[in-house]
This record gives sequence, C-alpha cells and structure tokens, in this order.
Amino acid sequence: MAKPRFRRRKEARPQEITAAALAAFAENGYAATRVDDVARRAGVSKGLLYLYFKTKEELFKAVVRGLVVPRIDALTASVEASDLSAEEFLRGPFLDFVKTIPGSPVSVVIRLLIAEGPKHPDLVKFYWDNVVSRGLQTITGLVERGVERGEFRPSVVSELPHLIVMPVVFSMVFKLLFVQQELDSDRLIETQIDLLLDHMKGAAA
Amino acid sequence: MAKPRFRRRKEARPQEITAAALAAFAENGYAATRVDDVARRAGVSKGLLYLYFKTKEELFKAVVRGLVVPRIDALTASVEASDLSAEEFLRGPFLDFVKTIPGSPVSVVIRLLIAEGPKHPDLVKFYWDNVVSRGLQTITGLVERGVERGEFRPSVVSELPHLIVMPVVFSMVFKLLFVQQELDSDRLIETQIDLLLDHMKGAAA
Amino acid sequence: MAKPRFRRRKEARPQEITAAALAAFAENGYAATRVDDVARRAGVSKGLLYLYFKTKEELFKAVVRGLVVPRIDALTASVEASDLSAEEFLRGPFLDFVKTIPGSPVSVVIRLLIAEGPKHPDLVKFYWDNVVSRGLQTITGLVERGVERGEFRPSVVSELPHLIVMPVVFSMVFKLLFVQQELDSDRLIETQIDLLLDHMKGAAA
Amino acid sequence: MAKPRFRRRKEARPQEITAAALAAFAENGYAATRVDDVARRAGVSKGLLYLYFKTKEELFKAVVRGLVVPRIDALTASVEASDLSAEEFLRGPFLDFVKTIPGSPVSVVIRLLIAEGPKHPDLVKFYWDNVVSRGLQTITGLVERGVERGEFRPSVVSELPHLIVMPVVFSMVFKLLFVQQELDSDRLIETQIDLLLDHMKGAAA
DNA sequence: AATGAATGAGTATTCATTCAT
DNA sequence: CATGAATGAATACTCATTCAT
Repeated sequence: MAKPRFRRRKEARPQEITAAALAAFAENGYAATRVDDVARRAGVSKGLLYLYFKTKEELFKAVVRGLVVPRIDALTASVEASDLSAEEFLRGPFLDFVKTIPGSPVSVVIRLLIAEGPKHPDLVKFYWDNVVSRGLQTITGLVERGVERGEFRPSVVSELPHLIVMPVVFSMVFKLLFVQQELDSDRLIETQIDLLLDHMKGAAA
Repeated sequence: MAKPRFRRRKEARPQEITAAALAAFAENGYAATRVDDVARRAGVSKGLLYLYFKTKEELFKAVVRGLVVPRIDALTASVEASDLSAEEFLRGPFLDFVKTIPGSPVSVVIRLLIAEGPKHPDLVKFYWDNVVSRGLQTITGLVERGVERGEFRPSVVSELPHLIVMPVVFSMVFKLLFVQQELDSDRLIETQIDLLLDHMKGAAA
Repeated sequence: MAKPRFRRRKEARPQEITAAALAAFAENGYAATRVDDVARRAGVSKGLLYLYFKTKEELFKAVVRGLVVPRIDALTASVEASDLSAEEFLRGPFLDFVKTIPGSPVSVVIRLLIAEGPKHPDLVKFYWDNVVSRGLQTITGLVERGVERGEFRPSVVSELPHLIVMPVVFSMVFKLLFVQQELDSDRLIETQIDLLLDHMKGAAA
Repeated sequence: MAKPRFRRRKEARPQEITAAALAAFAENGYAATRVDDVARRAGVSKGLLYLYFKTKEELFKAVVRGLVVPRIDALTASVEASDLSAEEFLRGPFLDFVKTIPGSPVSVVIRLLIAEGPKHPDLVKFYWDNVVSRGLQTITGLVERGVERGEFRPSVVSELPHLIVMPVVFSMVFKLLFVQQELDSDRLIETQIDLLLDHMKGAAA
C-alpha cells in the first residue's frame, strides 16, 4: 500500500516551496492554483508542504513576504549610503533599480494582491507598511534632500511622490494585463523622471 | 427573507443580472463569487440566470463588455464633437471625465481582468481593442491635433500617450489595493496633465 | 462531464438522511462513518446531504435529537395520563416501555454520546436536559405519588431514582459491548423492579 | 519546549507509552487521538513508538490489556484468600474495591471499548474472557459460597450476578457522559448491595 | 536504539451546472 | 419562462506509517 521514496533533508525546503508557489501563482493566480501543484513543482509531497505551511493562505503570505521586502531594503539602504546628488541618484541607481521592477516577480505579487487583497487585509497592511509606505517615504526623503541642498525648488513632488513611481506601477499593470502588447516601460519611466526633474529644477512655481 | 414580487417580467433581466454580478465581483472577486449569490442579488433563481448566461464565465464576460464600452464611446464622440483647443479640452471635458474613473465600477473590471485575465485571453483582447487601444488612439489624435494647430510642439507624448492616462490607472490600482489609505487622485491627475502641458507647450525640444 | 439523474423531491429528505446516518453510525461509530456512505445509504448525493445538514457534526446532532426526544415525551405523557397505582404503573406500562429500550436505536445514541460526547458538550447538555433529567424527574414523581398515596413508605428511591433505570442502562451497555453474549435484560429489569417494590412496600426501614 | 533529558534508557518504555496513550485516549477518544500526541506525551519520538507498537491499533490493545487484568486478578485472589463470611466480604473488601472503579482509568477503557469495540472483536473477546466473565464468575462463586454455608437462601442473584455489578457500570457510564452532573456513586453502590443482601437473607421466596 | 523528515491515501466540504416540475 | 432540488467533480487538509540518518 505504500512505496515511499524520498531522499533529501534540508532547511532550504521552505524556500524551495515558496519558489514553486510563486511560479504556480504567477501562472494561475492564487485561487486557481492547487496545493498539489505547488507540491509537485517543488518536488515534494503535499504532506511535507503542510508541515512548513499550515494553510494555503499562509503559504501565500510567505510568498509575498519573502519576495518583496528584500528589494525595498536594498533601495532604502542604497539611498542612505549614497553621496550622489539627488538628481544623479534619480537618474542613476534609482532608475536602474526601478527599471528592473516591471519585469520582475514583484508583478506577480501585485497581481495576487489585487486579486486576493480584499480577503487578506493583514497582508495588504503588511505590504503597505513594509513596501509601499517605506518606498514612498524613501523617495520623499530623497526629494527633500535635493530641496535642502538647493538642487530642487520646493514642489508638489514632495507631497506626491507617487508621481515618481507611477510609471513603474503603470508598466507593471500594463504588462500584466496585455502581455501581447508592446510597451517600452524603460522609456516611459525615464521620460517621467525627465519631466519631473525639469519641473523640480525649473524656475517658475 | 422578503422578496419583491412585482417583477415586471421585463427583458431588462440580463442587465439586472450583470449589475448584480458586478456588485458581487466587486466585493469578492470572480473566483470567490458564487453563482448563487449573483442570482440572489438579482432576485432571480439560479436556473433563470443560466437561461441567460450559459456559464459563469460568460456572465463574467458580459459584465466586462457591458460596462466599459459605453464610456469609451462617449469619450471618443466628445473629442470629435468638440471645437475646443487641445489644451482647453484636456483641462476641461477630458479632465472631468477622467477624474470620475478611479471611483467608478471600471476599477472593478480592472481588478477582474488583472486577476482572471490570463485565463480569458479573448476577453483581454476585447478589452484592449475596444477600450484601451481606442482610448489611446483618441488621446494621440487629440495631441496631434494640438501639434498640427501649433498649440503644442512635437514631443514624446504623441508616442507615449500612456503618460496621460498613467495617473488614472495608478489611482485605480492604488485605491483598489489600499482602500484605507488616502490618495488625492484628482490632484495627481491634474498635476500630471499640468506637467505634460508645460512640456508640450515649452520651447526647448 | 455530467450525466445527472435524479427523480424525487420531498421534504421527507431530512428524515431519510438521518435514518441512513443512524444506521451508518450504528455500524461504524461517528468518526469512522464517511459522509459518502450516509449519502449512498440514503440514496442521495453528497451535495444534497450538505444542503440539509451544514456539516457532519450537525447531521450527528440531528440524529440524536430526532431519535430520543419523542420517546421521553411518550413516557412522561403516559405517567401523567395514567390513573393506575404507582405499583401497577411500574409493573405495567412502565415495565413494558422500559424493556423495549435495550434493543432500540437508543443504544446507538448512547454509544455515540459515550464516544463523541466530550467533543460535543452542547449535545450532551441537550441530552441531559431533554432525556435523562426529565426521565429521572418523571420517575421521582411517580415514586412520590406512591408515597403520598400510602402505597410506599419513604425510601432512598425518591432520592436515587437511578436505582430504577440502572438495569436498563446496564443492559444497553452490556449488549453494546458484548453482542455475542446472552443477557436476559427483561429479567434483569423485572428483578430489579421487584427488589425495589419489595423495599418500598416493606415495613422496616 | 523543555524536555527532560535524563531518560534512563529504561525498558520501562512500553509502559511509559501506554500510560501516555491512556491519558490521550481519555481526553480525546481513540479515533481523535493522534499518534504524534501520544509520542509527545511520552517524551518519545514517533519513530520509537512505532518500534514498540506496530500500529496505532496495537497500541490501543496494549493499553486495554495492560490496564484491566491486574485488577481482576487482585479481586479474584482476594476472594479466594478471604475467610470472611460472604456478607462480610461483600460489605467489606468487595465494597471497598468496587467503589474505586468509577473514578479509575477503567472508565476510559470502557469508553474505548464502547466506541471502538465493534471494530476490534478480538479485543472485546479478550476483555470478556479476562475481565467480565471472570469477574462475574468470581461473584457468582462468592454468592454460592454464601448459600452453601447457609448465609443466603438460593435466589436469582446466583444466576444474575449482574445485579451486583450493575451500579458500578451505571456509575461509570453516568460519570463518563455527564461529567458536570453529580452522582453519589458510593451511595448507589452501597444501597444496591443492601437491597440484594436483604433479598438474599430474607425469608420469603 | 532513536529521530523526525517525508509520504500519500483518505475525507469533509464547496459550487458550477442540470433538469424535472 | 421560472424554480430550486439534485448532482458530482474538484480540492484543502490530516494523520498513520515509513525510512534515511
């Protein structure tokens, strides 16, 4: 009745499983992904999966948490460590970082959150606190540093840092929805930053 | 427990049902919405619902189709009918129209498409053809009209009309995700249009 | 994918299902009974069963409730309606009634309660309130009527009506456990009633 | 989180495990008890448990076997060794012994057997042969000794020794079911023995 | 002897869909 | 047209049991 066969034994298991889950969720969305599938992708039995994650929902949360926090940490750290001028930073490291987002697995998380968010308020809260809120604060700080240093004049951008990340979010959503359609997200992002820098550096209010 | 019995045996039934479905989808998302719920909301039996819509999926498509096309038709028509200058149009009717979007049921459709899109390529295609593509074309036309008339100088915006709708999409997604958080979407949209008009009207290339 | 075939339509369904459940529980106990089995026995699909009973547990409760209350009602009513002397009643209708219990489905309920009781305190409460407590009160009332009328002398039996029902419970448990072994439960019950009547009618304390 | 590590690598292990199992079964019943739980309670790994007991069922049987036989042995031995009169024995050592039963772990075994008995006929057989049958025989022997010695007149009790153990079983079941309710089982048992001694010593048939 | 990671068969429950009435 | 009783495939989760270490 039973012919078990297993080999490995690790503590890397949780990561293997969340990676598999990410892939599965990316393809089918949360609701339509079967736990069986995730287990199979991870090369693991269903039972083992449940050993690490009490429920499908918890697995979902682990995926979101594990994927997204490191990136924001990196951004914040790099802002703080940098001694570039605000403009140089925005056109340099920031732009580089931000351009990678639309093609990255973060999109998957966005999709999951949009689809399942209403049923997981704590997760949304977590995402807001750890990613969005922190990201916006970091950007605001960067802009205000520029103002303090005389690079920029005071402008609406300090209050609406959303203007800066907008093209990133837009591109993610666009690519998520219209996989077939072309969108030069790099150019979109660059252009928006150009516009904003022009505005912030300009003379008139 | 009390159901109005003054059904006027209309043939407005399909609309009543799609309206109920929209409401249900808005609350729970597509996957988590039970056909039972939709029927109950519409004050109709499940059997009758299935008389109008062969499957849940078809109902979904009907909701999407029925909701968005009219609005885009209206926009296009109003552009064509207008004899305002491009800037006047952008700052006037366009802005008015566009500000209403983030709070409207279109958001729901966006959510549904993001969540379920990958499983309904034909629907995405439909949405692209009838809404997004047409919308972008209309905007491009408007901008080019401005260039032809000497209002604007040639600029990226003709190639990236996305710059104009970006804040709308961003606001929708933001509100979809972070219901609790404030976002002054009107101001965001206005500011972006200001930026772009400055840019398009500016002297330097 | 679906070739449904069904015919009937009733409001007797719940009873058909609880009857099937009783049979299944009797054979295998609660935990080991599969809902599938109950449905099959009732000639009904699993889905329909869940239409009437939200969970397996609720089905269980319905079985217990439905089976047991009517009998106690009957006993109580018959005591009140009777104009026999206490002894005549005990030797007559009471004995007849009580002898039927060990072979009746009530045993099944006892088994279920013993096995599952700790996990269903509300059910145990219900059973106590509606069956045991009421039954003991009825018997106490009967005995006290006898004392008032001068048939019996006051005795411990008024305080321990359990003495009267003891052989019934014992027989049930015995037969439940040792199906193979003989036990003349009728005689056991009769003898105990004889003993008690001797005692109650006797002169010495 | 803290486990004593001073395991003395005893071979008292099996007993530690059955003791843990008894406790677990007492709380949750057989079906609802997880082997994991038993192992944890015994401070032992699951693997080790399976080294001693091939299956959960075997563990169950070991619990039942280990718990009841010693007690009956003691009773039988004490009857045989005693030189008291039958009445003295019944009112003395027997009563003392029997009063301890309803509060003892034997109740747990009763519960397990009632709940799981039908699926373990061999276990029931074992219990019958080694406990019940022997117990009843011992009691019958005691009564007959009384008759032979002229203490008692011949009576039903020789044929229905169940009359003597009835209150014990009844009390166990009662307490098992209605943990909250009071029952003076000592008094119930004493009273029944009084009744029976009166009867057996009485003049009239 | 001892561990606990790993397995997978088994089960309650849900829900889109159908069809007798 | 209209109903809602009935179906059954699909799926999350559990737990006894095994076996590499």
